[in-house]
Amino acid sequence: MTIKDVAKACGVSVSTVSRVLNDHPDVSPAKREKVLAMVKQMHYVPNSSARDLVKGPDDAIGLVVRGVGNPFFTDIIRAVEEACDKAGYTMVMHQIHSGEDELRAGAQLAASKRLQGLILLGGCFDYTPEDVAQLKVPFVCCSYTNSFGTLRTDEYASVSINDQKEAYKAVKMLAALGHRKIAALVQAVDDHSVSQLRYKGYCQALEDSGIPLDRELVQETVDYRMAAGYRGMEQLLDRRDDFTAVFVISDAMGIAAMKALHDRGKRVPEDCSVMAIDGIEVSAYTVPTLTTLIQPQREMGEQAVSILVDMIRGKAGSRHAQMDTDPRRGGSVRAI
Amino acid sequence: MTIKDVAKACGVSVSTVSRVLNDHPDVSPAKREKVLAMVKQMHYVPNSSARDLVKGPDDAIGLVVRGVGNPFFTDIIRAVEEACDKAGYTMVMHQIHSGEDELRAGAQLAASKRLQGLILLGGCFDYTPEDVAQLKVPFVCCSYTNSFGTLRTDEYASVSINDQKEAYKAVKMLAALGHRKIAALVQAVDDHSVSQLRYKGYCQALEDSGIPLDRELVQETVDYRMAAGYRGMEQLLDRRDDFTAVFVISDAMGIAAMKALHDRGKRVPEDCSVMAIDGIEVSAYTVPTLTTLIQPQREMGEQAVSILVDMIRGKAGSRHAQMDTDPRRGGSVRAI
DNA sequence: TTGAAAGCGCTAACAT
DNA sequence: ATGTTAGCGCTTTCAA
Repeated sequence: MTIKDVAKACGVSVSTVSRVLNDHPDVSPAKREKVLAMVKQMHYVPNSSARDLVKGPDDAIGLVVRGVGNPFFTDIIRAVEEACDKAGYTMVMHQIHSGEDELRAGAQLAASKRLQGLILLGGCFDYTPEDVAQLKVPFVCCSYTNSFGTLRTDEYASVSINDQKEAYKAVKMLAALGHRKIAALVQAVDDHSVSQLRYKGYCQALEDSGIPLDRELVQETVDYRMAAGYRGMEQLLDRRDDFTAVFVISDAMGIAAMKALHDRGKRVPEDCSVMAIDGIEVSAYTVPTLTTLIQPQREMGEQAVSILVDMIRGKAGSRHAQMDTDPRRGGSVRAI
Repeated sequence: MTIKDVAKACGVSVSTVSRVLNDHPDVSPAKREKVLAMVKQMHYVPNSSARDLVKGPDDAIGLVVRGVGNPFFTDIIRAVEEACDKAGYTMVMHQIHSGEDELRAGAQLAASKRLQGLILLGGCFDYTPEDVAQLKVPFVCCSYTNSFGTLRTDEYASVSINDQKEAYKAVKMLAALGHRKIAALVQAVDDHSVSQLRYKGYCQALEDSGIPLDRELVQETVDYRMAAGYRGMEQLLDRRDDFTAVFVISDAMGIAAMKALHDRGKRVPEDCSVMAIDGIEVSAYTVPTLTTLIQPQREMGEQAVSILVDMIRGKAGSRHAQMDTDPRRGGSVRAI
């Protein structure tokens, strides 16, 4: 069914129907009523392809997410959607998988749907100018920065925490509580991603605390899932059990680490403290509550939209919003 | 940039470019090469609106989800996407909010994007034939059935567990372990949704076990989130503390309930057993592990796609796949 | 093998 | 206030 059918059924022209549908003035109340009634009765819904085609560049922002299931993204996605709505934009979400190149995916999406801008969630940290050249629209990296790439800061925008600094804070906190044997559960020490940055913060905190780095206390995991965190903790315990605290690079893995410790007969925090970063909802409901540095997830989503919209409207150039974490004093860490 | 620009740059006609782009035969290798090269060089991406417009009904399936953040949906969404891919369809995901009418949203989506079919995740249980009439495409209810509506079974398709029966099993299990004072944490006893069904199973299990229903042991929550589960458990404990077990209608609320019990000085399972239904990833990592009935989430997603594709291709009519749960013997339940 | 041209359903500029 | 009509970018006949 098309707009023509509706027009015919109402005995008016297509433009009249179109006007009614688009809330244009200059339609007599009588016809407006009639059209509206007929639209409802016929269950007519405009073809969005045709509409988009003619409207040209419209008010859509793309959100490219690596893994919608990631609990850390949940609130960010919600916030982005709400902020887009409020700013008068439509959010188009596109999910990609671990292996996919988010820039290519974003470029495709942006070009194919004539998006005004892009928000990237869970992307890489090592873009080059050539990589971003394919993107013809403004974009914002959400929850990460280009720490390992060669982009000038004015060549992209971002919203994130300072991963290295926050990890440093977390580990320093453990050291301040008297811990000297502090293990680390990371995804990889050289993945050019959040894990590497947080690992660097860990190393530096140790150094500044006069604690020599003990590579055997650093455990890498196969991926970022809970199962991997659990397995990683087991491997760590197989190797050593003289550490009094473990710094975990994410809440999800932190929860799994607590479980592994428990299953191995170690009490948290009596035998081993667990300190994480992220602050997802469920880690507030574990026993004990996970001690962590909470990223302001909602605010990050809002900021990302705000920055992007400013860029789209030409109101401002790219910005980098650096957020602070909010420490959650859970029960998984104790003084020694 | 349009197909015209590419054609001009290559010195060929738009139809030639179109042919190359769509893998049509009848293009000389030389021109094909040239076009392909130019497309890459210019970063040309076809406008999907225009393409969809002319291609008409294409191979897209819509997934309408109430709350992508719901951890119970994570694996289902992943499975649906993968199954769609494998079957040669594109999945278009659309998120709706608590208040929204998923049928209207689905109808809009289907009509506007000319979808071939629809999968509804987290919908209502009380559709009428008029409600579904607006849907002009086949659809599958995933993780729920039309238990409170007036649809004939052949008027819709579904993939779900038997909520009432499974709840019955869960509560019976508690009774078999010697529990007589079994509380229930539900969302609402009359919400025409999963909560009501599971509550019914709870009631019936009590009855069959010769345990009188004690309305004061039934606690409703404001929503399905963890915070609500925590608060609900607190309210229950404020009122009574003579129950030895609690049946919780979802894993998420079960986790929160365990936390609330712990914070009130009750040990799980020594002082109170906690039994849930759903089986989300994180509840395997709580301490103690949540005892629950696991829904086969991945399989449910796959089944939904399989049923829908059969309907789309006219291979089969609507079906109802009833799945079984897989009990997880966690540590949150003990014999009395 | 190639190009010209007719739409797909819609909006908006232009007439009336 | 209403209708006519020219595209939006693409695919696909239909001719050549």
